[in-house]
Amino acid sequence: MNRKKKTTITDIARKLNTTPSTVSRALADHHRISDEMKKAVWEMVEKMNYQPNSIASALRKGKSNIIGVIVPTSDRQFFASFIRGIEEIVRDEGYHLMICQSDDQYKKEKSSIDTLLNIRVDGIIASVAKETSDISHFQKVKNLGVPLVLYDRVIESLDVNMVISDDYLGAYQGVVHLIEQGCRRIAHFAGKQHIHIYQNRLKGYLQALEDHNLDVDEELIIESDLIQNTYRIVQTGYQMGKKLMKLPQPPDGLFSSSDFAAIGAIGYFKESGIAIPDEIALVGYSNDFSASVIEPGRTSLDQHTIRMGNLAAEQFLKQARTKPEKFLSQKTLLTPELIVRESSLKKVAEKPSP
Amino acid sequence: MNRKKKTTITDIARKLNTTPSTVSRALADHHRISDEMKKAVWEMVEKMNYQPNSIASALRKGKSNIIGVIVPTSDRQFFASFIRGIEEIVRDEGYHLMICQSDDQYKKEKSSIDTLLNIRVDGIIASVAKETSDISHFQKVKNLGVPLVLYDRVIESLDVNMVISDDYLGAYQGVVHLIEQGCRRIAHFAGKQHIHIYQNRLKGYLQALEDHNLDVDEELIIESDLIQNTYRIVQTGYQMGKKLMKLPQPPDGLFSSSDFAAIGAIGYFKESGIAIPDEIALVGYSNDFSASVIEPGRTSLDQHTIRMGNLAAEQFLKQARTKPEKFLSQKTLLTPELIVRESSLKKVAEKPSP
DNA sequence: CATCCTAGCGCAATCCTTTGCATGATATTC
DNA sequence: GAATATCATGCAAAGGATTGCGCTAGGATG
Repeated sequence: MNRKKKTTITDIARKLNTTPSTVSRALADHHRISDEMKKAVWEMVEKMNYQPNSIASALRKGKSNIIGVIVPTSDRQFFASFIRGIEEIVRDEGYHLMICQSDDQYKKEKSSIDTLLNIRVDGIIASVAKETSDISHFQKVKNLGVPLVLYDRVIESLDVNMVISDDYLGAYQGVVHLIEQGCRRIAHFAGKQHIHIYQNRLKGYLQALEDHNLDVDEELIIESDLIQNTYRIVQTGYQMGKKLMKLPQPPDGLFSSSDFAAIGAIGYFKESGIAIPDEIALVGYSNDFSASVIEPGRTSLDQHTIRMGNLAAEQFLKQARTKPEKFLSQKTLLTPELIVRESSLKKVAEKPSP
Repeated sequence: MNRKKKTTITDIARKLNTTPSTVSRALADHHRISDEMKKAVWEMVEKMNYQPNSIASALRKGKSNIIGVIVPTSDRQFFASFIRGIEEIVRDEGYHLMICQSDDQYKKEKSSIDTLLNIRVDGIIASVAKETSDISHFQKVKNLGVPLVLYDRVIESLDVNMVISDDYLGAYQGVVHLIEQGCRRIAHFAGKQHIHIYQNRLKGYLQALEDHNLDVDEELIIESDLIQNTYRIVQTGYQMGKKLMKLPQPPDGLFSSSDFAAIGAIGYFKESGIAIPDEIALVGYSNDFSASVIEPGRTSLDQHTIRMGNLAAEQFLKQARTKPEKFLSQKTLLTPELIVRESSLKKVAEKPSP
């Protein structure tokens, strides 16, 4: 309809018989501008319904007030709350978020970074796609001096800010819990080992066994792709659960690196009349919403994703305020919290030993 | 570290002994530029690692290639796949998404719109916050001539593009299905009635009953806030389920406007030994992921959210390509699909096949 | 041979804000 | 009362890409 020309500070200046510079300074609350002038400007701003053109501002200042966030996929609760965590922190600082999905594809990740760089974002917060092995695009961000924070799936070799969940410790806690519940043959659904988080979870699992003098049985460790369509992971979990229970010596405990694989396994156990947790106790990972509503309630590791977002945002802010030459990268480890539910709570464990 | 100055087209022009205009046109593949020149420019672009400054471009062209998307909250699968649906379409057109969360608060919604307008987005795709009653901010977008597409929770009175799910029909289908399964006293978990989608679902419910000569019992219709923290909705569902079954004449069917409320109710039914679907058959809404993994599998209405995103994006593109004076708003209704699972499939109701 | 056309490119203005420096007017100091 | 400080504002140049218009050289046309 009436695609009006938007009012600019020049328009305002004209009306007030002054110059754009003064208006600009008045709006920025510059100390060298008189209170009357400021008042007059603000009145005119209201009257003419002025909306600052942040594009022009960004061009001049060389800063867009936008933070680029790259998520592998926003389908997971994890990323949704992580983003929320970032927003909580940066909103008051006047930053806004531009969210890109890499869909775990290297190509999309690279092109997202290019786009973000093109619009001159003030920083990038990213989790690395599962496909990615060439990291030159991240290197480029760093070389350009654009603040970069990696989270969750990171590249250890890159000297940048990182905020990650302590997957090793999480896994360790989960497995120790199973051991304390009386499990002696604990299986593990592992993720692809070129991804750090899954590597660390496996390590935590192994360490927990070792610390309790339990043997490691390779048969009980099943590796699969835990980063893909949720429904497929559930199916895979079902199959893996089946495979485990068909073993000559089936396990009595299961630590799954994915909540969704755990769901699949639970599905199989229930279907086959295998009692949870009595015949097999189970711990998942991520504390997905479903953990509390699927029976039996699923013990899982909460990663405090909102807090993770908070921290990532804070690291960004810190770096943005630091001169590049003074900057030191920082790695924050968040401890996951074991949320115990019925899937791992053996009633027998309450009995005093005879 | 080495925060290099980025190369500009002026730099390239200098190297090639030409002018920025020529470089600009060469990059845009302008027909008045010779092929040799284009080639030379592209080579130099590679060599000097030129990255276009989209800020400057946006300022000059008055177009940012960014679409603003406002979601009430990204915690729900709904919005995640909706966003994916938009991206699928606009990615190839060179558009990018800026996602803002209103958290269902009027204030945040209004401020998000202001921000988006400030960065001169090329269009806005939004779902209205549950709190919103004053719609002047949307009116403003429209008056400014910025393409606006409303989805899911829309404002019917506004003459803008809309893409919505046919909630009336969805509810109707769900309830008819319950009737066909033999239910005669069907309860309904309704959402707050000032929100269109819940109003329409209630209407669909009522119409289905009427069309099958079933009486409406006010006691069986419970209204509650279905837009809030997921865990709370589940709890509310539990309580409402309990309330229903304590009735002198409890229902034999339940149509819930929310999948999560349905989960809560299922929780209560299972706990109390009420058989699903035999004593009470149940249909939810949204076909959330959990529908397929919580037992019993939950019959629900799939809203085809990715497709909804596709359509919203297409409507935006169409409007963006149309002159404002030629533009006619369009309302697209998507038919939800009933996904039948065990929660409503009474064994007795063996279907007579043709 | 004069005129017209066209391909290929340059000039300079434009988009709107921001900001270093200059200016003029008071106010303060010695 | 002259010199300096302070205040409030103006001037003009960025910032990088785009674009209408103008210019030139060469070929085509009559």
